Amino acid sequence: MDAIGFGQHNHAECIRQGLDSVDAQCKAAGLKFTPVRRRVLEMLLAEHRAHGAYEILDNLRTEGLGSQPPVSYRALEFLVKNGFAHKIERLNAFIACAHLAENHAPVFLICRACDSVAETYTDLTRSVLGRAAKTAGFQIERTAVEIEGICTTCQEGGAA
Amino acid sequence: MDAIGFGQHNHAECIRQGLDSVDAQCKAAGLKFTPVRRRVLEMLLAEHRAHGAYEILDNLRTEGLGSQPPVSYRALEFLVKNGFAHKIERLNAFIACAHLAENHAPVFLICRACDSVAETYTDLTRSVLGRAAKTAGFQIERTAVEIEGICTTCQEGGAA
DNA sequence: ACAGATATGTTATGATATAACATAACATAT
DNA sequence: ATATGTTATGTTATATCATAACATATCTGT
Repeated sequence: MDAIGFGQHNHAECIRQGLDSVDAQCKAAGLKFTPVRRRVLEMLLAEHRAHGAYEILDNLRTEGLGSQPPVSYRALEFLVKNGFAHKIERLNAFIACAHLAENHAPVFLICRACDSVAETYTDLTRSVLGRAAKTAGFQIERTAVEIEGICTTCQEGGAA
Repeated sequence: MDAIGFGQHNHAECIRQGLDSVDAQCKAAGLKFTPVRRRVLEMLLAEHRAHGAYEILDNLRTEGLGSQPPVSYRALEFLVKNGFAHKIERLNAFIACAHLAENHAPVFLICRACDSVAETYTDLTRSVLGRAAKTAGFQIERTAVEIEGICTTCQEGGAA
């Protein structure tokens, strides 16, 4: 019933795998995957859409895991910094990384009708972007590529 | 002394041309290029960096052109909607369009050291992005491509 | 047990953005 | 010229997003 990249999948499995993968990566890198951080990632994994920091915070609050904005922002910062989540600048909101373990320049497809967000990626060095930057002598550190429009499902549904 | 795409140029000329071009485009399209809108675009054209809505507002206020947030947000919305300016999502700030008159999918190179922003563009239908979206059946309406890093000048200056 | 580093709790505030409603200016049809 | 609809502006209030600063706790290695 849920959308991943606007397609079907076994979602419980998807959450479990995500958490396991991050667990392992943290262990390997000596990072602390604390309860709050884990729970925030779990919330993000639960749906393929972007979650606002205050929405996350509301959930944490009801669970007794934190009550003030810095709690969610810190957890999100940890997840983003280590590549386990991304910030969607267009929405001021966050989403679990859909390509854990791969080093990538993420590309987001944001559906303005159903709010789902699909993540794909590009190889910067090959792309138009990489070439544009190289031409300008620009040293790339981070990229945000966000495409807004209507997903297949919503086109069919006539939500355009 | 100023940077356009991190290069040199005659800046007064650049502002004048920008205003003239938008003047003409508005006339042609039956849009009202009112004093506030004109002044806001002029501010954006004055430097090749992103300007916050409240920074714009502060200037408008000293000039008696407006005093409340909606004033600057509305002018900026007009400019963005009609392609005369762009919003840099990463910075929650606005910049004059550097490719007026051309229909384009803008790409921004944001220098985190000197805050200058260069605008280049890509042909969506040919790019990796366009192909990725097409594969997913996604109908593109808007794109935000923002690359953050260090510009040539700052690399030379050792600000990396 | 201690010292240093990292994580969490909390208060307060800063920064960005918009809803909602009132008024004014402009276009144009009669 | 005046009525009408439309677009733009003025203004208040508030929503939303984000972080500085400082106190406390926990974890790690010695």
